[in-house]
Amino acid sequence: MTVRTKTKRERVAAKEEAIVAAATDAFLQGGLRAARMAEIAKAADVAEGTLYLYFRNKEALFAAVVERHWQGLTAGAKKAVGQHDEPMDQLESLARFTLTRILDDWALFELTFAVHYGSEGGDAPDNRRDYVKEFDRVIERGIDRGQFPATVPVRNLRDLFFGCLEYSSRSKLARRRSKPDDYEATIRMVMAAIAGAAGARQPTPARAAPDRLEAAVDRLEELLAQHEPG
Amino acid sequence: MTVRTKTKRERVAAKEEAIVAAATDAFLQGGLRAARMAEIAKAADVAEGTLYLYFRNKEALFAAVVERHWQGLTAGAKKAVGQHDEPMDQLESLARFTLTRILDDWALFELTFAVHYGSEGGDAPDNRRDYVKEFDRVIERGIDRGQFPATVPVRNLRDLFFGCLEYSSRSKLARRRSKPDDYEATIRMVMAAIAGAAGARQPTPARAAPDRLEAAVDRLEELLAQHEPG
DNA sequence: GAGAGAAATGAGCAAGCCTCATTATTAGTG
DNA sequence: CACTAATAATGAGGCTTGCTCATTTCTCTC
Repeated sequence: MTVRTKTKRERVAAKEEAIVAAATDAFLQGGLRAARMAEIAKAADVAEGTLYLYFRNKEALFAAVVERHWQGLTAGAKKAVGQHDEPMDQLESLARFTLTRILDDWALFELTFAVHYGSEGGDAPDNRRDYVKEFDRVIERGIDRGQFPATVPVRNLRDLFFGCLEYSSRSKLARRRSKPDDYEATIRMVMAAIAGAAGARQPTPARAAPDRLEAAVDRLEELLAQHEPG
Repeated sequence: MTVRTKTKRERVAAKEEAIVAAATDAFLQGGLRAARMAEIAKAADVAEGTLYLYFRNKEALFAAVVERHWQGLTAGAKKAVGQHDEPMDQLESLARFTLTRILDDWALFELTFAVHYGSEGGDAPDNRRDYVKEFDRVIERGIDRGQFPATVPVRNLRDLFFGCLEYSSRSKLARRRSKPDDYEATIRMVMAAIAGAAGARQPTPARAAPDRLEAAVDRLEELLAQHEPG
């Protein structure tokens, strides 16, 4: 008997890994449509038929690529949030992470949507579900601490947060001349928007006077904005 | 000579119209991938080869369908904005129109992205450009009137506005149980977020807060003056 | 090493986009 | 109306490509 370096299960997992890796490269160049199963098989060093032992069809393979990508993103988001204690700080960290990562891996991010659009109306697993859950956790913690009033549903704030970040990314990529400091301007705006929408209060214990004044002005401006048109 | 009901040009335009209409139906059921050129040709009552006299390939036909859709949306947005005078009212009207139309025509809206993702990196005409221009106009008018401070770039506010609305639509469709009043809650939140973001001033909080306070008091006095009899 | 079962292979099938040689229609002219 | 040139339309066939399945290769147990 030869020396068994790997169990059968490990070998299968390694092969699957190789296929997904090869597919990722292929899909990154030209998307779902242009990628060729034959080339993926060649790059993964397997026969074309073997692909179909691991994934039902091209779309299933595509979905696996996207899912893997989001698993990595979710891990990064967890880490980014974990670096801070204050909910607003956590949110800002999450915003910065989301924006930079989307911009870095835009090609892969774009593919996320193609899963929806390409699939024949079957089950559409939302890869982002786990990712956005990080946001929910932060908000709920903020509500528990009394920093966010629970007047606005969390899911609406979530839509605001990620919607703005994703759309901003798309815009930034459209005009290629985005400068580094643009990032921070977007982050600040998102935070201000969230604060405006949620009616966020700064943490009460031992905060500097200017911060409290700023929070009060936030509130005042929001009220003004609501009453002004009439 | 027979009675000429239509000029040659008109006939060609009519045929193109028929093709685009048939293609719209086809693409709405299953998207770019599942639609068959043969079926589109049959529905438009032309031969399959004729399609290629009007559009270079399947994707070009697809792009034409999407573009047509956005032309209609832009016209609607213009109208929605035109019904009001106050910038904030115009914005709210635009928000309501955008949200409801996206939700109504989600299938077509979704296709917008497929143009990007499907194309082989060629020119990607952003169909939404004219649409979002309506937003820019409103904001710029608000700045001229002194209702919005010009501290935040218009394009950032635009990203916030449409990003939130589009993402909200996606979310609402994901959970099918969206009630009518959910719409209004989302609209309110978007408006609050815009107000929060547009009013936000940047860099050092210690110096910014008094400035903002002063501006807020200015506006308060203005409002008080307006409510004074006479 | 023998055999059974699992895994992998790749030639070939079927589907579908697109081309192009052929046919039909229109417009212009005497 | 007859004739011609130009334009428009056709649809059978070519070619690419996702996917299947009969066959081969590998792996493990006794």
